[in-house]
Amino acid sequence: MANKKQVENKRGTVARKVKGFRDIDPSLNQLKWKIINSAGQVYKSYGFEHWDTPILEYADCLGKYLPDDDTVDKGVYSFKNPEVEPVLRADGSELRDEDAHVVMENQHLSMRYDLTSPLARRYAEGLLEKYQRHMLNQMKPPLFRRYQFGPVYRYEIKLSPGRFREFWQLDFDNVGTNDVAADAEVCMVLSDALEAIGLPRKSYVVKVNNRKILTGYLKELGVKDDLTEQNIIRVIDKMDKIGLDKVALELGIGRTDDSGAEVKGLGLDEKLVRSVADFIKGFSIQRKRKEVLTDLRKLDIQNEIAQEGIQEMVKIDSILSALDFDEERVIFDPSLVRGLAYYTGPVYEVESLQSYIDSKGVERRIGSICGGGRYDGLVENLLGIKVPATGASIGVDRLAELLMLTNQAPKRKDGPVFIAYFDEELMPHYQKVARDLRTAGIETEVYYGMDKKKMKKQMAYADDKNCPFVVLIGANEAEAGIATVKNLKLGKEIADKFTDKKEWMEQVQKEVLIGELADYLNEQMKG
RNA sequence: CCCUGCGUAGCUCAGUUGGUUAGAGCGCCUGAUUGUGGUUCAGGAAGUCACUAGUUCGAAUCUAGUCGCGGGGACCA
Repeated sequence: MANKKQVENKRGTVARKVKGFRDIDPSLNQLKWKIINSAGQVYKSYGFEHWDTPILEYADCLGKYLPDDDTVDKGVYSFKNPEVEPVLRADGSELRDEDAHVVMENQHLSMRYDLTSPLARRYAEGLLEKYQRHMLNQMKPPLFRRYQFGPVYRYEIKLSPGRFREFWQLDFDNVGTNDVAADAEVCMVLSDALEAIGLPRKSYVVKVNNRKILTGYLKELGVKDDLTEQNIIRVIDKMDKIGLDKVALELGIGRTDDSGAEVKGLGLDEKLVRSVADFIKGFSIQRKRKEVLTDLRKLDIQNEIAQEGIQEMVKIDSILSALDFDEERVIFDPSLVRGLAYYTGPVYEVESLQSYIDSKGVERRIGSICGGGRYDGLVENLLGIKVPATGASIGVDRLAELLMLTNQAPKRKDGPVFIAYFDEELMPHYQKVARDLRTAGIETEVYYGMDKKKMKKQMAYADDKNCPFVVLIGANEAEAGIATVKNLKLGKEIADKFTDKKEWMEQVQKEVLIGELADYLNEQMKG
């Protein structure tokens, strides 16, 4: 038996990326930042301000319960803080043992799994900095509107394409408002942001619903406990994926999936299942918002919560309609529920209506690219008070993928102007030329590779980097105070028209006076 | 975690019912090119056939296990 030590000795270090994480190259970065900048600009125009929060938070502040031992719990990356810190009580004071010593502990830290829970922490902490704790019960919590983007982390057990363990979200939220007008605004912001990013009208649709309607309806049907309600919502959330029939089976007796897997059902009684299925079915065809509202009223749900939900939808519609946000952009879909437990009112989701052909020739859809909703219980376990909040999030990586798959990504950006190296003595001259070009606003690079002697290598490097121009200055040019400028871009375009190399080179090269180089390049790059 | 398929050069893949020395295209490297990317031409490097064990005279090919990857499902704050 090979002992542990022998195996241990064979261990080596290999450059490798952590599974589910990825390196982002310049072209993907270009696309990603275009999304962030365009949407951020829209968020800002509505008055949301840019905040950042740390990637690490105390596990309890994120609202997740402490993991057992040091293992990753429920999809969150958590570990013990190497630093020992005082344990606190709910009122913020230090916990002490019988000897009046402060209890110290290595507390659990988590990597943020979304941007909403750090928002709750920031909001709560902001209030505690400003107000005394006992004031919080008496005051109306202040309004706070922020946008934020950055990476979030989830320990996905099964990785599928487009699903990563590190991915970027782009959120905007209102904390401290119960006004449904803010929810209507969320829909408008989402729509405006997506169009600013470049999605054409009708290529996406913002879907809106109100959790209150379904939960009220379920209460009327006799669903009493929250857990059952939560389960029903979870199953209905699969609607898009598996369809009405299978949803009905999962609500009832369960089903066997095509893959052979057994999916156990909730075991609800048949009558209840039928009522729920009918409810969803009644709204499965997309129509005018006003028609949906009429249908909802026809159901004649007596439950107060449901009534309230419908009233809120009426208000949302009236605002959207007044601003000409019609069904091309925002629709009502009472079967939309969103899986997350914490939503309490209006929920939104943006569905991309575009499809693409995958490598196997199968037509596929990206589906949901944004999500959000109203969550009134968010800071409750941090402050002990309810603060109503509403907001939404764009999945940056999902959207970037959508743009690439549907060929809407911007063309690859040109690289810098490239100054080729000929002669060691001319290095100061190259630097001077490069500096002058940069001053004139031209991105410029001097070659420092280790195979400087080989012009071919230099050209290949410039070509690989998508450089538009190469500036060639040898001893002859330097003496004459000129530079040979080679147009790589043009060279590529007309390459197939020439078989003779000399002729082709004459077309793409030009001698320019050093003093006129910057102007010449700027002129050329304009077109 | 459950079901299922796959693993042959850097990449995409051929490889006959198990049979001697494992192939192609692309890419890469060198040269024609005397200071210059495309095209063309000539040449070159590169694989323990994922790993381990078994069946067999003989295994890339068959069997089992392990690892890795893909597809479907369950879970998902």
